[in-house]
This record gives sequence, C-alpha cells and structure tokens, in this order.
Amino acid sequence: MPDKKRKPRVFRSGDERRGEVIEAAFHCLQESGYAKLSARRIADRAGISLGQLTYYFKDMREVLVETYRHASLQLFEATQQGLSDAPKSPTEQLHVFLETGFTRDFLRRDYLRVRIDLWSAALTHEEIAAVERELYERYRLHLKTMIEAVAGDREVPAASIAMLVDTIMATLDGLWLDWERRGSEAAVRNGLDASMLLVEYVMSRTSPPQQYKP
Amino acid sequence: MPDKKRKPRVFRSGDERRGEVIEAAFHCLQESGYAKLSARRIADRAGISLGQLTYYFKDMREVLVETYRHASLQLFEATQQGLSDAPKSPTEQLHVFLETGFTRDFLRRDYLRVRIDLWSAALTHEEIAAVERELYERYRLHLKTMIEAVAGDREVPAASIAMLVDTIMATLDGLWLDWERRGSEAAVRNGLDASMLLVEYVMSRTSPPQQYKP
DNA sequence: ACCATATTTGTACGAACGTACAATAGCGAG
DNA sequence: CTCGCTATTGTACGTTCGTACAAATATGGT
Repeated sequence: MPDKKRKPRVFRSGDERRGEVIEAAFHCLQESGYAKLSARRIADRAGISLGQLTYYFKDMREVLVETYRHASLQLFEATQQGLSDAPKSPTEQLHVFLETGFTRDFLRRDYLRVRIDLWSAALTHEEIAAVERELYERYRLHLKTMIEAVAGDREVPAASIAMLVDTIMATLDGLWLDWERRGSEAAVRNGLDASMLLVEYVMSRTSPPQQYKP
Repeated sequence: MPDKKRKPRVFRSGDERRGEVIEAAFHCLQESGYAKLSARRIADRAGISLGQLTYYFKDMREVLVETYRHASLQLFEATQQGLSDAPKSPTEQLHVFLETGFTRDFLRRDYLRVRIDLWSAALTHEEIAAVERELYERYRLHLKTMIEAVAGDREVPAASIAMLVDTIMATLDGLWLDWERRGSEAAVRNGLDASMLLVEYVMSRTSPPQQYKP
C-alpha cells in the first residue's frame, strides 16, 4: 500500500480556483474581519499555496474587490430568500421584505461584520465603493417597487415615494448598525414598526410630502 | 551666526505630548483612514520621533483607543454647536438638533470617514466598541430629552418615545452613511423631513405605538 | 508514449510594521 | 555649576505583508 506522504495535488480549472479563493477570502472576512485579511490567511483557508493567489489574481486589490463583489451578492440574495413564499397584499409584502433583513440568521455577527467592513473598505478603494453602491442601488430599487405597489391606485406623488425610499433605506442601515452595537431586539422592532407606520401615514395623504417649516 | 543643523528639541510635559500624539493620530485618521494608520505615520504627522510613541504609550492599541475616544468627543461636540443659539419651541429645537448633524461643515468627508472607520474598528477592538457605545448613548440621551420636550403636556406613552428614539437614531446613522455613499442632498432632506413627520404623527396620537399586524 | 502547456508548490525578497532600547540632550533642584 | 532625571532621538530586531519566480507536477492533445 503506497502511502504518499505528500497530499495529492488536486487540479482545478482556472475559474473554479478563482471561485475557491474568493470564497475562502469571504470566510476570512466573516471570521476575522477586513483588518486581519491577508494573502497567506486566504491561502491557508482555501487549503492552497500562496503562489496560487498571484497566479490567478493580479493584485490583492483584485482579490479584495472580487471578494466584496461576491459578498455583496451573498448579502443581497440572503435578503431575497423566502420573499416569494405566498402571494400577499402589497402592504404585507413590504412588511415581509423589511423583516427579511432582520431574521435571526441574518443578524448573525458574521454578516453584519462583513457589511460594516464593506462600508469601511469602500472609503479607501473606489472600486469597492462602486460594488457597494451597486448592491445598495439594487436593494433600493427593490424597495421602491414594493412601496409603489403599496401605493397602488392611490395617487401618491413621486416625491413622497422618494422620501419613503430614502428614509427607510437609511433606517434599515442604521438598524443593522445599532443591532451590531447594542443587540437590542426592541430597537429593531421599533425601527421596523415605525417604517411601516411612516408608509401608512404618507400613503394616507394625497398631498405632496410635507416639508417641515419652522 | 551659529546655524545649528539639528532642529531644536522642544520639550513638553508628558500630558501635552500625549495630547499632541493623539491629535496627530486623529488627523491621520481624517486624511488617510484607519487602514493606513501606523506608528511612523503618526510620529511624522506630529513632527516627533518614533520612540516617543513607545515612551508615552504602552501599545499602538492604546494610541488607537485614546485617539478614538478623542474623535468621539470631537464628533459629539461638533453636533452640539449652535444648539443654544436662541430659545425656541421644543419642536423647533428638535428640528435644529437633527439638522445640526447635517450642516455642510459636518458632512465633510473627513468627519464621516472617521465615523465609519470607528464603526469598523469597533468590530475588532472591544475597547473601541465601548467608546463608540458611549458616544452613541450620549447622543441618544440627548435626542430622547428633546423628543420628550416635544411631547410636553401630551401624554405620550414611554413606548412611543422609545420607538421614536430608536428609529430616528437609526435613520440619522443611515443618512450619514448614505451621504458618504451617494452625496445626495435630497436624500438627507427627505430623511430629516420624514423624521419630523414621524414625530408629529406619533405625537398626534395618545394611544400606544401601533405595532404592524398582518 | 510523449511533449507542450497549465497548474501548483515552495521559497525568496524588499518594504513596512510594532516594539525595544541604548545613547543623547535639555531641564530643574541643590 | 553640576548632577540626576526626564524627554527625545535614532536605530535595530523580529514579524508579517504582498509580490515574484524558478522548479515541480499533472493534464491533454497527438
């Protein structure tokens, strides 16, 4: 029985390897964060040698960007699950949509860490900022569609819709951050309820959105 | 005319030097962000030698924590300016309070970068997370006070107040993030207006806050 | 079966990092 | 003036980082 001491080399096609590297990097991000991300750590996590990184990627910068692109997709898809369960009223759908981002699975520290690190990394790398904007824009579009569905027949001014979208997007991000900070379920509950309240309130008026006047 | 080639050594008391180091670190954070922060960079910025850092600080960790403590104070104080200008109605005061965090000065990229980096750094360093929570809690308390003032005589349930505080805190953070991302003045306007709307709406009811029921 | 090519490994190198420390320079008390 | 002390400098050490590259190994077409 020939027992080779060396572990067998497993050959993969280029694209597969790239995918493995990116996935490994993503797991590193989840486990130890952006600050501790390094080429060697990624290679270890993927079970491959350091050289592969320079073989398949031009830069660490490229690895980083592609990893965050992958992360963005993951994060976005995670919020989309269970959305098409049963046909419901537009308002109920919006409610489910908002709740989905705050299910127990999704509030796991891993996810939020990656998301917040993504914000931070976007400060330094313009390409990552672009990826982040893309993720954000997709989510925003989705939200806008749902709010328009809630509006339905009522003639809600476009400016009112925009106000709701802008505000709720901000509130959601803020709630994630707050959860990471304090882990208060009540605060999340409050934020989501208030968002629904705001929608109902604005919808109940046909006049343009009120600007606060002192 | 004796021209000493060496630059003169300027002696300071210990506390002064510590302060200078922290301020230099803060400026580094503003200019180039957390990712590029290093002992040598800080020393250069402060115009002192590298050795001083180990002389006055145990760790880089200590420098980091103290710098973020300083930053937190700066950020908090920046939002407090111009608040005591003229006595106004509680609602107007709340309005000014919300607006203050979004004046042109305060939306400068420097400030937001430090704030977001602070969120990110808090993920890795528990001490920084504590500092961040402290800043956040102080701000939250302030907001709560103002909202209670708006409530005034009306018997608004504590739960409603809590809902408003949780939601508006989240919205403000989210708006900062969104501004950094897209720089849309309209979005900020919308978020702030919606926050005031929400307050008015909730205040206009004496019943407990509505929870959305499907 | 064989060879060109693609994949993989291991190692090496320079730069930058945090930290430690001996040497030097100013300061203040006596 | 001088001596002890504190502040300050400059340098050196061990790590870790990103990147490069030669050598080794598997693959696939012919």
